[in-house]
Amino acid sequence: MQTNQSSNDQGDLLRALNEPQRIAVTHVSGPLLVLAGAGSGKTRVITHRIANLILHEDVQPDRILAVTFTNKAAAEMRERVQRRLAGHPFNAWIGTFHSLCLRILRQDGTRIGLAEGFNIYDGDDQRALVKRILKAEGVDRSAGPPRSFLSKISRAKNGMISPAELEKQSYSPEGRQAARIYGLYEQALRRANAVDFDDLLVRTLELFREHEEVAARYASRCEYLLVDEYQDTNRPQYLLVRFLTAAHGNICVVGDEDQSIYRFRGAELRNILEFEQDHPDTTVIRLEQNYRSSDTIIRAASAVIAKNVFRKGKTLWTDNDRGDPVELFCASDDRLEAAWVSQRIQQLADSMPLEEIAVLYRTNAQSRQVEEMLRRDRVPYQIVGSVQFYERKEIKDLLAYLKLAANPSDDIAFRRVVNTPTRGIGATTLSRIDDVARGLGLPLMEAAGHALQQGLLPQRAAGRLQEFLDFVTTRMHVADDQPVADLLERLVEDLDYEEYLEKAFAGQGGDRMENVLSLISAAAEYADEVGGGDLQGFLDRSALVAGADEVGERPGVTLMTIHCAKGLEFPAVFLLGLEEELFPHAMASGSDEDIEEERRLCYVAMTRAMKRLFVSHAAVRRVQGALIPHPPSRFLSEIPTDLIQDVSPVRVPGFFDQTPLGDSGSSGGGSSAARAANRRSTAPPPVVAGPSRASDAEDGYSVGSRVIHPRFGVGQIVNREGKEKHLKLTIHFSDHGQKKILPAYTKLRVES
DNA sequence: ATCAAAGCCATTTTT
DNA sequence: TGGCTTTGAT
Repeated sequence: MQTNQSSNDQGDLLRALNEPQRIAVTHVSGPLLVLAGAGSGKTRVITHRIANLILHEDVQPDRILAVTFTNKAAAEMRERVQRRLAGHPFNAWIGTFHSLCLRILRQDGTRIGLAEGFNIYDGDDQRALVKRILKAEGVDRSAGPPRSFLSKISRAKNGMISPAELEKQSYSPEGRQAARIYGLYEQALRRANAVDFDDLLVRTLELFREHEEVAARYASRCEYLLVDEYQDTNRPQYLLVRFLTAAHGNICVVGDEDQSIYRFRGAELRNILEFEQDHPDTTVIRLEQNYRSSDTIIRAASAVIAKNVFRKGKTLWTDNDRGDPVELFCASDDRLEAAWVSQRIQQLADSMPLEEIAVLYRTNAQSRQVEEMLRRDRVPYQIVGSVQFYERKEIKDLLAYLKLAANPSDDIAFRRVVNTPTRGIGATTLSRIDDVARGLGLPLMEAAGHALQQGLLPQRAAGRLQEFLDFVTTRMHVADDQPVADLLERLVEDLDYEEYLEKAFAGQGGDRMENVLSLISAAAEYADEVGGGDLQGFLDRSALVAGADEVGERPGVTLMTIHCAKGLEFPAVFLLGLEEELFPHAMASGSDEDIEEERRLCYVAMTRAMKRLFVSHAAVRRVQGALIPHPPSRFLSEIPTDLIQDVSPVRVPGFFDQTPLGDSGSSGGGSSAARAANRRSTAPPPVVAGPSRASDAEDGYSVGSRVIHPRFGVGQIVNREGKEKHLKLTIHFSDHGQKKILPAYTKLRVES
């Protein structure tokens, strides 16, 4: 081993850190709470800490478990630690709570009655299941949408309340009904040999509770536990952590109570606020120096969050320059607000690439106006997080075939594909199969076989159904011997799926087909990555992967909700719709806790900005069709006025071109941008594109050039085959050897 | 089986 | 207002 590597010197590892960071990194045993303010170098601390344990404390890498909230964060962490270790073997467990639990359940789930090959139901599947139950139970739609039942179910599950207990606690007929649906839902999941996302956590807890030796085994494997984004953990996650660390107390949690924005999903701020009470000898470290934003932005954001009561309190500060004031635009309506954004972005585009600009908003509905304006002005943009890749119908359809092959008890998958593409198995046939299934307590797949044998179906339908069963059965037999990508390719071919897409989605069949190809590429890439890879593994990954991984990987301005922006940073940020009823949202203004979460959301949004922050509100906004006047958000008035420059056009009856309202620090010229935004017809020539990149050899992937892969890091292209969508590159990575990569799916950056 | 009309509902959603 | 889902008619 190379001992002269600088990374093996602890001094070097610590050099680039400030004092509190250093303490956090070198802390070894016992509970550690790191309160990491926005932009305070949190990830750096975590990765250095892991490296320090391995390099200087002789901890075996496989005794370290690091839990993050997203796959993306996990991948980034792994990569950064690996780089730090410079060749030192590294096989620590890094993943999300859900992936960790899935792994445990795949290993030991049979002990709590999970059959092998269980499937994972996503939100879509859950909804379909609840819908079936409601229908079967004859529950009227007035009882509420499936979603509301699901949220009750999820809340109960996360509180670890069984259907029976929920029933006991319910004093209203509606409550008892919900409890009954919950019970049936659980039953259906078990029959389908499926788990939902909540189950991954809760059933792992069940496993730990009922089988102490299993819990002990995993706990002993995890001598050092590190949890990122601790402020957003829920009750089951909290308990899992306890199970894993109770014996040794080597737990390090990192988080920021001011950035907790998932209370509505069960996150318990309490977990971080009361960590010290839970662990009496906790070392608490505050990371308060911000390296990301200008002084003005930090002051503005700090002033807002200071209004919250439920917090431990941190004082964020920065050495960075004062920077520009926060620019404020008060639009007369939402259209004008969007016009201003587009206009202002075009001005900014002279001095920065569009990729460095983000537009953030509270609700998805707000994106439309902005999109329209950007399209009109030909400003390239990308929307993050609206319809995620794995939620698209074509993707779900194909995966459902594979899921059904992997687990024939999966009735939701069965229903999804039995007549997709249409093969003449209609409602009548289905309900007959359903009758058999209920009568004999069988999964639909088996019930269908039974119905055929018993000759319960008319000839024509029977023929079609037999074909379908044979089709799926064939997949079951070949599933283990074929690479997943081939399996998918055959599937698409045998189904004439492309033809079906064309017919079903007139006009946009091509786009859909592209997604299908991406899925195949994903399967190929998966196989490459894990060296082979079975169907189950691929399905697992597909179930747990999120679409938010795509941020910033396409050209243009990025549009997204504030929730999606968490953890990201942009040189310039637009924060729209700072209006009462919208932000804070009317539906989140019931309690102080609600308002505080909205304020945290505002804080998260503001602290995404590095150099420039733009905020706006509209006096009148179209909400659900009607024009509604909105007063400015209370959050706006919480920003000190001396940090704000108001560039709004003033619209006093009888006057034009008044001096802007906000005086301090603003010059009268500030409103010119706003006025320009008003002159829609004479808008300046459209921005054509971001930084020109297309001028390189066609796609930029020439043999010999260096590229950056999101997972494998820097590599050199050694060969290329195919073209366009099917372009396949052979890339040599120093840490991972040679890989075949399909750029159509993987977002490669060409290193310049 | 397919399409059009009508009805319904509308925060946020790392997994 | 618009988008999605369900319903009803062919």
